[in-house]
Amino acid sequence: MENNPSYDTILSQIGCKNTKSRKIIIEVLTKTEVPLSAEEIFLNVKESGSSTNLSTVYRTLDLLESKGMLDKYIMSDGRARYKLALEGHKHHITCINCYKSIPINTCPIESLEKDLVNTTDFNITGHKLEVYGLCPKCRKGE
Amino acid sequence: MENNPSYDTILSQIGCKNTKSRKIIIEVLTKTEVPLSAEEIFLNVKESGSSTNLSTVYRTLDLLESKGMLDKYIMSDGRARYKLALEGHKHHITCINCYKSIPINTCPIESLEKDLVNTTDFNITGHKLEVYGLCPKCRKGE
DNA sequence: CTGTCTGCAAAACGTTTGCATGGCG
DNA sequence: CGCCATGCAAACGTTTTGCAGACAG
Repeated sequence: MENNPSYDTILSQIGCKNTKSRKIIIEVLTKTEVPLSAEEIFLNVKESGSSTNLSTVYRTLDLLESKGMLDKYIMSDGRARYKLALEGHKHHITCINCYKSIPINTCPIESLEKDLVNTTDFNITGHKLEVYGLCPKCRKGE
Repeated sequence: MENNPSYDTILSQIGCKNTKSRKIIIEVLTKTEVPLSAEEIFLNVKESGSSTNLSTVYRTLDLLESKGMLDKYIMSDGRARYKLALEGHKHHITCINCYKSIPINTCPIESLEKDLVNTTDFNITGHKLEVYGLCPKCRKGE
């Protein structure tokens, strides 16, 4: 793994120590379009020649999520998958077969929320939108 | 529990045996507006004076879900909650404190899906939209 | 009577935690 | 040097499974 200075910057910005594990985990996350499970991240780190521990992966993911750097998605199988939270990419369309996910730029809920405040009297704190489907590659494979 | 004939009908319609456990579980589900976890369903059944087994609850829920009678929501804590799938109620706004959830009648995604087919080349199979907030009661309580 | 369903107990699963050690700043 | 982060192993809570017996049709 290259010693990408931006990872250091990110980590110090959020007030955390710059450890080897954290840098590799962030690197793995930057290199994928697919939201990865904790175990997949763990395996990717191993394949890249480094070593880490699954607990460390979980702890790092919790850390990054708490800092808002990471989006955590709980998939229909109950497992969590993680993807770096890049600016403005709030929603995704995700392949139900290979988990490849690409961002949706428009958010159709914002306008809906205003209606909901009036009709339901809920104090809306957030929303989750996920669209599922088969990506071109997986559609051909079956 | 009353011997509501509609439960029998439902069960025979989907080609399953009409057992006591299944009827009570369905009854519990019909009597709640809040999506329940498996354990909560199990406890509700017990409170209603009947006995059942947590495995049976899970198996019944799987059955009902596979027949499309039940919607399964995986909450942010990773636990699943279940709610009867009544006609047309596809999306909900859910209280993050008490889990009370009420249906949203409009589905803003349908129009979005057409765009997505063109822009992403995914074969869209479904979507999930959940809006979270604090219900009036829980908002006052804090 | 036959095949499905249930209860029980144990396993499996992803995830979390306690504790002693290691290493960043 | 002090404290934060790590590795390990064991615990955790939810869900699943195998099996023998019970029950609906």
